[in-house]
Amino acid sequence: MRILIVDDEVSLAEGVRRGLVAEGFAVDVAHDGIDGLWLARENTYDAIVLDLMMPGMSGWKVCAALRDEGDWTPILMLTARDGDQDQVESFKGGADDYVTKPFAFSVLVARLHALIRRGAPERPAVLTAGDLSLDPGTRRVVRAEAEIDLTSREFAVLEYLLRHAGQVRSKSQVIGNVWDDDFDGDPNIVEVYVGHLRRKIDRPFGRTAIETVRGAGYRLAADGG
Amino acid sequence: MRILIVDDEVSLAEGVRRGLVAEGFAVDVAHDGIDGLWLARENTYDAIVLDLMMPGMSGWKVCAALRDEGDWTPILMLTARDGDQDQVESFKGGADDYVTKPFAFSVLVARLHALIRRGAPERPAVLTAGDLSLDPGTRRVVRAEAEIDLTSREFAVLEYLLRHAGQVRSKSQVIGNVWDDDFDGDPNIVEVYVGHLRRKIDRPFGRTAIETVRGAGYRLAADGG
DNA sequence: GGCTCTCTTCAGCGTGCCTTCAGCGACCAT
DNA sequence: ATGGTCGCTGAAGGCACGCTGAAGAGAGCC
Repeated sequence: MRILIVDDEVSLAEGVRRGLVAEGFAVDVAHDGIDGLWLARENTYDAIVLDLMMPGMSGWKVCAALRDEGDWTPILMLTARDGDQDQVESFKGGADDYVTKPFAFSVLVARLHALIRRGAPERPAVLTAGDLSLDPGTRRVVRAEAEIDLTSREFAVLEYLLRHAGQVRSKSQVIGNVWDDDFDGDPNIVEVYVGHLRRKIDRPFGRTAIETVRGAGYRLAADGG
Repeated sequence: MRILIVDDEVSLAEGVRRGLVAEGFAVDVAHDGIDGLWLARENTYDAIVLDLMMPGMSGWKVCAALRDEGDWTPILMLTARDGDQDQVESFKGGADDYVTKPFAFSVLVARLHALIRRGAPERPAVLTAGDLSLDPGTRRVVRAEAEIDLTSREFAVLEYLLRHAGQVRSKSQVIGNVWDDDFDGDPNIVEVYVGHLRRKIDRPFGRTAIETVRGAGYRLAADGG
């Protein structure tokens, strides 16, 4: 259960974070809209708690941007204002629920559980690149109609590269998004896993979907190699 | 778009009815829980607006009764009380949203639209996967024409996996959807129950409906293994 | 009280995944 | 050509993860 909190009130965000961690959620925090949007794009969350009023980029804009990009992660809006108009606007903008500050923590948790139970309206899209496809929901990888068996770490690396198909991703970017934040090992681990992936998804099919960009990182060909 | 309103405050119910009709909804009204439950059973609505405090049969009981019968029409709870505890209880009882009186009419409409857009979670009468079938109504599980005896917890776990057949569900997801929200025990409990289920629904039939996806969770094969 | 049944916890065990490491090869600049 | 850097690969140890049997706690029933 992974939650993203985006709120510019640092102390409030921190309080909520602690509470949710105690409830068993894995929680990321951002303190402005830009960071929040970036985190939401880079990672996959079960729900996003979004403050409406923030300097720079408002929660409303973050929500609209995500929906525009086809990201339908459940979003719970949070605001200090109690204006009814805000609520209406939030729902029109694609938010799934709404809580006004101040709120009881138990209410937030209950609503989050309801949102997550309900799940994202739209199934996470199947990621594809040419004849290579990966389905995060069923955790299946298929190339040329053959199902490929991957370990969870291999799957996570491939998923990350597929989400950024055509772009070069450095080893530290891969580690930052696939491994725990506190991973502090040899970046060579990425080379090892790229090797495993190539042996499973490329070599048997005579393809080269994962290209090495020396000195920069790896790129998964958008057409699947 | 068909809506059922259940509220014992006649004038308020009537006001809401007129407003929703003006918004293009088809609206039925009941003034107590008994009638409301009866209407909900007889007809199919896109959403139900339910007052929490009613003489005779409370909204909470109506909601629980419908959910018990497998009716998962989106329910919006309405109450004069502003107690946080009410909200928490409502969500646990299976309500999908909550509005406190007094409320702005535009807020009610916005939340109804959000609820309907989301739609009722699909709850088919009988869940099947290959020759394995589970009926939430009669609480019976059958495989290859043999009836299988499950405890209630085993039943709940199998039901959850069956509702997401083909998809991988993590242990925390299973716990979040099958155990009480305040369950705070060892996630190993899921392993134990999967073990029980395998012994009852798989092993005697030489099948493997429940697959382990190491590091991710479990997946019930859509074809029943 | 004694019995049964279910739920939950716990510890032991085996598998196989993760990670590290060293050696080798490829590529680049001098 | 040659040294240096970067990336690839196979091997191997440790250990995390999942499975299982056993047993205690609690509820319901006789």
